[in-house]
Amino acid sequence: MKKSAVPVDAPKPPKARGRPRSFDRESALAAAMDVFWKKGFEAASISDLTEAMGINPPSLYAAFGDKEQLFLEAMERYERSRGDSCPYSDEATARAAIERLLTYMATDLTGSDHPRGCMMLMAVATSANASARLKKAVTDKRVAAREHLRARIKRGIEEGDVPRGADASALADFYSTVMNGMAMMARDGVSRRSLLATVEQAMQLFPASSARGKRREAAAA
Amino acid sequence: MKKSAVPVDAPKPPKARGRPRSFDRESALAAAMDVFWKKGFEAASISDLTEAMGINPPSLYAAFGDKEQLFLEAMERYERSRGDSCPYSDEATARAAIERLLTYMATDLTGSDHPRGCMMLMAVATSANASARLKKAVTDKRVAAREHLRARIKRGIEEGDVPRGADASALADFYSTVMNGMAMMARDGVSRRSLLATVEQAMQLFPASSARGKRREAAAA
DNA sequence: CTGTTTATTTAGCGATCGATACAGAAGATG
DNA sequence: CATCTTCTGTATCGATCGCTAAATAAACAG
Repeated sequence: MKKSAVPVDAPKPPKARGRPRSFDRESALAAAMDVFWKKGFEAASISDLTEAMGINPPSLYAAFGDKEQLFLEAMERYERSRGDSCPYSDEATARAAIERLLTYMATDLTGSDHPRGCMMLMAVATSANASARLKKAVTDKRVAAREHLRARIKRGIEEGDVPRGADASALADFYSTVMNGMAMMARDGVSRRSLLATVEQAMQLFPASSARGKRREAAAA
Repeated sequence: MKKSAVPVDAPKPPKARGRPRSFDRESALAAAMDVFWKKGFEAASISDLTEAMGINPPSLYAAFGDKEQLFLEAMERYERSRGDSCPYSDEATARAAIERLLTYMATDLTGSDHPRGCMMLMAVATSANASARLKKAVTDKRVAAREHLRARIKRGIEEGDVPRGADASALADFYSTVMNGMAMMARDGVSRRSLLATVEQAMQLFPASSARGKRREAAAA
């Protein structure tokens, strides 16, 4: 049931008809992502975007559809790059995974090679007048992140590195809250060191796996 | 060096010349606050505001100056109402004060008689294109709130209800982070119960005042 | 070469933004 | 009453918003 009798299905046959694009789509998307990251969705104007991307409006619309689709692509790229940079589910225990995730966020949120804070969090506040589709996409991403956290903790309970009595949902909510709060603090200009101190405090709350005496060994530090 | 020889300086001589204002300034400001609360600064248009306030643009500009000054007044009103509703510094101990503050926020952020989330937090994200003056005003308010928290904890250390070894700044940062995060969670639609559960978890981290054995009595709950 | 296809530039569309000019209305003052 | 002062409604202003029509440019196929 192939489309043709002749085996012309090359693995990469981009025949490239018409005038080729004069800009790199990926780097243009990266530039757009930075603008959305810094300003949010609505406050980022087409002029802001085209200037940062180095192209003119018609090229933007031809390559990305419209502002909303461009934002959705930028959001996907943002999430993917964050997830790739921090494969926290690879950690052996739920506690290690969460600590790694929080530590990564504390450093990334205060990184100097990109805007401060979290792009998704900016998007929540700056999509009040956006379409329902976009708002739903943003909310879904955030809910999925919380659910992913919860699933990792639940896995820890099943695998035995988290006490059986632990409340995976409540813990996921708590650490999600801390991560959201850290993103706001970073936006306010709070230092990386302060964020890391907050991570350390938050991790003291993670239920100890072994005997009761082990809990909070860092209390005297 | 009084301005006149005759003692006409009455305590309240609002002689009210000209046509009186046909709307109540306070309730109009309250309506504007709700719009800013829901949409943020930039996404709230003058039409949004005038419609909610029940007035026309010239009345808005005559009574409040411009959009930015109106927002600043709305922000003052917001902070004042929140502070009046929760005089957390009245509590005897720093721990009780913080627990009261967090509990109040968990309920208020999910209140049904106003928009979800925190107006100040919306403002941070939606003032990217606003004037430097407005951005500074918002940041100053948020920094002041953290400093107020820190001062209360420090007072607790001095008064003996918080252990001498406690780090007031780190604790203030942590609970500020939790509050910011709760505001985002509320915006996402998380339930009041979940927020209160987060508060309960966060309070377990507060340093115990008395002997070492007292810490985390709620661990078995 | 002549066509076809796609991307680019220029220029500007209708809508909305924040903010105002203007004239009339509603009060106090005389 | 007339006059002054301030507010209100109408009807915009110039600027910017997201977006696009039209002409031109750069690649292909024949």
